[in-house]
Amino acid sequence: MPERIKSKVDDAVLVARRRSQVIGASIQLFGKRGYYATTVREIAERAGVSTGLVYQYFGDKEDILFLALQTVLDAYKERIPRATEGIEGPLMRFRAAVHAYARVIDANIDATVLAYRETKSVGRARRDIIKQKESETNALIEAHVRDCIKAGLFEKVDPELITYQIVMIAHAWALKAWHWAGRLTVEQYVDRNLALLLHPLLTERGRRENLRLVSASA
Amino acid sequence: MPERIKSKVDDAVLVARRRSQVIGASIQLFGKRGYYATTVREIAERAGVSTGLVYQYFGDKEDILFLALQTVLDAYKERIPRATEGIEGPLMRFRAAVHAYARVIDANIDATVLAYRETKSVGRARRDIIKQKESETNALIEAHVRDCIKAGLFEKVDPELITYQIVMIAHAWALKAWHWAGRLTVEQYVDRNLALLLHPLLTERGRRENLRLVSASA
Amino acid sequence: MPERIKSKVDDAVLVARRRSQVIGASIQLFGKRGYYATTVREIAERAGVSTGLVYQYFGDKEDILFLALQTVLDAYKERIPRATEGIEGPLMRFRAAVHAYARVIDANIDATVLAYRETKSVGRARRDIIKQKESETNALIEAHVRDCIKAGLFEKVDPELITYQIVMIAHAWALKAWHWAGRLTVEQYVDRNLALLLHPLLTERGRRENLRLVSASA
Amino acid sequence: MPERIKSKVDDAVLVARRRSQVIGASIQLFGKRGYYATTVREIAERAGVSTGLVYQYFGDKEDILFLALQTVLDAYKERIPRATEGIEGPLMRFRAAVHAYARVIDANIDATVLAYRETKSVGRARRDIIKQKESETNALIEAHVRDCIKAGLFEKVDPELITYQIVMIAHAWALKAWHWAGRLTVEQYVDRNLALLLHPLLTERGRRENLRLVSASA
DNA sequence: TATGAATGAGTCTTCATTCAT
DNA sequence: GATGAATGAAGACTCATTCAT
Repeated sequence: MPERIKSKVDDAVLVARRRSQVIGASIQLFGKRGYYATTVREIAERAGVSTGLVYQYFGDKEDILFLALQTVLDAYKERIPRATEGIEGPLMRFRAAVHAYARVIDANIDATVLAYRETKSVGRARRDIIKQKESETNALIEAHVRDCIKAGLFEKVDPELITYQIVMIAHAWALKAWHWAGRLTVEQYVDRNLALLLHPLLTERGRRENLRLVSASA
Repeated sequence: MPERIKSKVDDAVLVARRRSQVIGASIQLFGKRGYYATTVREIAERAGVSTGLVYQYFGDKEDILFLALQTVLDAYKERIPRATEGIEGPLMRFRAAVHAYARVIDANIDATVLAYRETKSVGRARRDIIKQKESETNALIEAHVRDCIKAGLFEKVDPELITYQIVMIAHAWALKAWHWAGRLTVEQYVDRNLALLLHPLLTERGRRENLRLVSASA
Repeated sequence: MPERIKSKVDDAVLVARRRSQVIGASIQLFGKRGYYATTVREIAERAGVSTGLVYQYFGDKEDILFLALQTVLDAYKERIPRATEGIEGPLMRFRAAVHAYARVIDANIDATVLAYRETKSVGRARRDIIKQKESETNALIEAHVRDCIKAGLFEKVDPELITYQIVMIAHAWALKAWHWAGRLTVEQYVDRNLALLLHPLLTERGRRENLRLVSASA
Repeated sequence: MPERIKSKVDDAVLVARRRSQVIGASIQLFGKRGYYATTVREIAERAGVSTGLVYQYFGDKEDILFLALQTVLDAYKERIPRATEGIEGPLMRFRAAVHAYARVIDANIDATVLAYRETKSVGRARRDIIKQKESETNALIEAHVRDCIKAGLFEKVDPELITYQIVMIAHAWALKAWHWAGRLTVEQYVDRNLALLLHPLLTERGRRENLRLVSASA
């Protein structure tokens, strides 16, 4: 139950606009410098508002972080389903979801790093909400894994463990981007890792299907 | 070239003792609360010394973090080789190294999380030193991957990518330990992941060898 | 080029008011206790503002000292010309300038002592700016000396040396005021010193002119 | 009555040696950086002793300053009489005393500046002792002025005022040395100022005597 | 509603002083 | 007597938060 952040302003449209303004600025700054090294003044400046205004829409600095983290995770939850819409076949949908996930992360490296670094900076209760949101994103991937198993394309492995590996692979891209920078694109990175990952997972039917997809896309 | 931290005390033995005292306390606190949320006073208190003493052995607070991060990474670099000493066969040594790595991480979850969260909190030059140290640890694993390839046990895959996956799997244990807590032990976690990971890597000879090792240890 | 002190507030009027408030307090305290023995908290208290406010208008404590010293010297530079306005005759103007100078110093003994004691407490570059300002004040006196020489009232002596003696005499009043306290007023002190000083300087015409002025004022 | 500084060591010879060691270092450092900007550690280092030792011979940091100031003033009191020993004639002795005074100051510019800047840094009671010592030094000069008056070489002027001017002239050399640096030597500076100063003071007999002395030394 | 000046609690850091060896 | 490591009180400075306009 995403606990409500108190605002001193009533107009819901205005609240939404102002908050997204401030959160947008904060994601950039928190991601780049970290939560503590970023001042509310800086956030306000980048958002193009006054310091005082921030406190009309957020209770305190932690509220900003909390909503920023939620915003980041919500973006994942929203974009992955969109990427698989209208795609035929469970394996193809699985591949599309993973690629979408990695692409979202690549487009929001600051935000992803932020989620990693600063989740601990919010209080216990809120941290649990964040973790909950994270699990929901994972569930989006996990559903595709389960579908592939049901369709007899994947062996009967633990879907959670597989999902977990995928998530880690994607996050690793953000966390250690400096490591691969210039050597690999996201798509290449995902493809190679997917190849390794799928190898033991695919059933005979899955293997044929996968081959068809990969060669078709090549 | 690990840049030297200035100490106002000369006695090398004392410096080593005091620093490790303070660093020990700081790893716990930085790991649990983060760098900024931890005060020097708290570090001193937990280390059982006065605030002033800290500044006899460290130039400033960032020095503590820098040395703490180095200490964490040095621990990895030292314990992995020790775990593979006297072990026969490249595949066995590879498995031992991975398990050792995961075990060290499991024993120092705070420290690992610290390395993830706070590397950005040190200045650019020092951050590079830290990253360098990290690469050196990775190289320890990578060497075993190469040995397995040379021995014809692994297919001719990119050793760096494999190493990278192993590192991420191990780190994931620390970063998302709360996810698995109570459901899996480290050893189980590593074994399962290793099984998935090795599947596409092993040559026919490697597969037989691996089977022998796994059934022997069971 | 009087290097600008950064303020976090833009409103120029407010900046001027707040700064003069703080500088006024600082001149008193720095003059009485010295720069290091005065805390920023004390300055804020005496200025009737919060500690934090001080840092909205000054970069650091040294900035306060620097502006305080400049304020003191600017006061001299401004009041001496005002004291000689509308006065006839170079000798009369010279005497008026010296008296004005001494009176300003007498009215700001704390500030003068401050300038003596604490000029060394600001960094090299700023110290040079202060010295420059000091020279400008001296130049105001020196101009009158030159005028008297040109008018044939003073012998052709080194104007700089004479100015220097006057400055020293005036400063001596501030530095060693305790020595004369109760025995001499500033005016008496200046008159006596001027009598001694002028004796060898005056030409025959100057001597007659001086006599006329002194007896007129008596 | 020069209040005694407590020492934890009894051996008088040792106390004298250690104290002069520390005071020597402190005069240099206090003179260059000021009292507050100099740490006890630095003094000890320059004196070639340990920090702890300082507190065996001085009660606290202010004691060091107090003794340092006394040492400076004692040096004046001791060297001026020595410079006039065996010199014939009151005017010659007067001139010798003034030159000696200026030379001592020139040789100890740091110390003189120290006396000016930091006298306020000692407590009230001790400040009075310092001022007393200063007056005693002045008295040495004043005696020569009185002798010259008695001998009919000086007009019957206020000896205190004259002495005061001399003292200021000499101190000005130290305080504003940067102003004259490279343009005048001490001796030139004193001679010129003395010429101006003596002009109104000398009686007819004094004038002849002075001429004789100046031309003889030329 | 929006502003941004003002506040003051809390942090890092220094350094005089002590004291066990 | 001498040392220098250890202490902790105190100061400069920052920044989240408030509030009058």
